[in-house]
Amino acid sequence: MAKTSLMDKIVSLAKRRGYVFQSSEIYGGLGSVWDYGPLGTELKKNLKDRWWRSMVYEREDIEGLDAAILMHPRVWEASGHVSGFTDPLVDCKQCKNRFRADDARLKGTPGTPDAQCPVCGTKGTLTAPRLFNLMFKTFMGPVEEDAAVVYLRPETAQGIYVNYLNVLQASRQKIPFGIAQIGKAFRNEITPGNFTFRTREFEQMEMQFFVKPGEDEAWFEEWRARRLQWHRDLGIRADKLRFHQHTADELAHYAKAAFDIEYEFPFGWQEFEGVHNRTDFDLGRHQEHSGKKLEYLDPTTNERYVPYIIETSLGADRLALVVLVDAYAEEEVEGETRVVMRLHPALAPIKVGVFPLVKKDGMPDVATRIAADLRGHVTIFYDDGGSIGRRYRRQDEAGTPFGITVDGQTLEDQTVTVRDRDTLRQERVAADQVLAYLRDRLSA
RNA sequence: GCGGGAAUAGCUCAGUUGGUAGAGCACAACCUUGCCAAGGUUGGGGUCGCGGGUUCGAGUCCCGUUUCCCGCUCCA
Repeated sequence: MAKTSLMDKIVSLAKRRGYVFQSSEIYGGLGSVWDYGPLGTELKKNLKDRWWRSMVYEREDIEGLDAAILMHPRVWEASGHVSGFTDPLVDCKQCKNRFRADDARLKGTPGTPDAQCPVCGTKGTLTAPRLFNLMFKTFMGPVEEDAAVVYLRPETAQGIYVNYLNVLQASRQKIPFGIAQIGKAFRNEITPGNFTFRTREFEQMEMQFFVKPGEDEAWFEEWRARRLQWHRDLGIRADKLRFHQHTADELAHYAKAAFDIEYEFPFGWQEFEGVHNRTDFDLGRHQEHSGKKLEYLDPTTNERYVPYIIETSLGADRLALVVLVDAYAEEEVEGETRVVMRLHPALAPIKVGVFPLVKKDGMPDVATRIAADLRGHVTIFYDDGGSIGRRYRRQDEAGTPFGITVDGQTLEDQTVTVRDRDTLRQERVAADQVLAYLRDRLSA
């Protein structure tokens, strides 16, 4: 299938089945902002829950945090976002390229006739530098003219850094320890696009791990291995996952080492999680700008130091997109094409479809009763419309891993057919054992 | 933001030199159907992205605008 049309198919399915809708669609849509529908909300929630469980519940050395989106403006001065996110950019009217006004290859003063484009070499075609602030601004206080400018956070990490001593003390943790957070961040991207991959409002799942300087490289290796394994455990195809270790000149200003976990989307290999060794850069900057000591006092050795930070930063929306793209499959079944979302059962928005084989002999009544018993324990969808094959297909497209069918035999021996989405195998299970059967498979 | 393409039903699309909007699928009801969709009958649904202009008349022509897609740049 053509690579371009695969993405179109996924976008179309996402809307049709209620995974993702465009924001404010009835008003023409809002650029690069997306809403999650009933199925998308469940999928994303399942991903976040799974991440949170692996970080906060299954480890004794990581604590949760939910910092506010609005922060003191000076946080963003300390972090470098006020200067670093306000890039003066220059366009060449001739070759249409754009680059930073401080580009080393640029000759002359942009906006004047003597300036020469570093790409096409034409003189006098460069625009004057223009500012692009990637942070969303708003005003705090009732009177706009007098109010202080505050920003919607462009990343969630700073909320963890400025709280790290609070968390450390309140939770009685010792270094090494981590703080996990899930939350929204906002960036006024110059060029958003590729469906929900690059958006202006997005959700991050971040864990910042505080370690003793000198132990940072070992922890970096540890987290990089853990994070890759985590994605593999989600069932994401191994050949679609790869690392990209940053070279020295690729490294961000705050990082000593970094690698990206990338997925091969229909639009190319793209990063969706980053693991960074941020050193003591962030805490050092906050110490400087706030005037408050952010050192750790080791209670056993009485050593003082500013900890190093190993960051794992995952885009929740990007992960949801990875999962959707990775799950999408078209296959031949008995001469017909079926579209099936091979979502990991733990991630599937609907766990089980419940169907009467036909609408007679009391089968709908039995199926309705089974559905009522399951509801509240697992997410279900009851469907009695159309042929049984058609109903299976509808659930295939929604990503539902199991189907329960009440048939003639049910009326005789109280067993139902359980149909497996991936293998298409069918088994008979006692009706009163269905919940236990499902729980067994959903936790696997 | 710059350049190129596009926007008609929930989805995918057709709509001739301007004459008052259609198909397939989907959806709802009923019938049929004993395990992998697309049998039957009936029905609901569109001020053709939005705003303005030309015209007796605009889905169609012109201007503006918004959004999406493909490149440039940035990142989770």
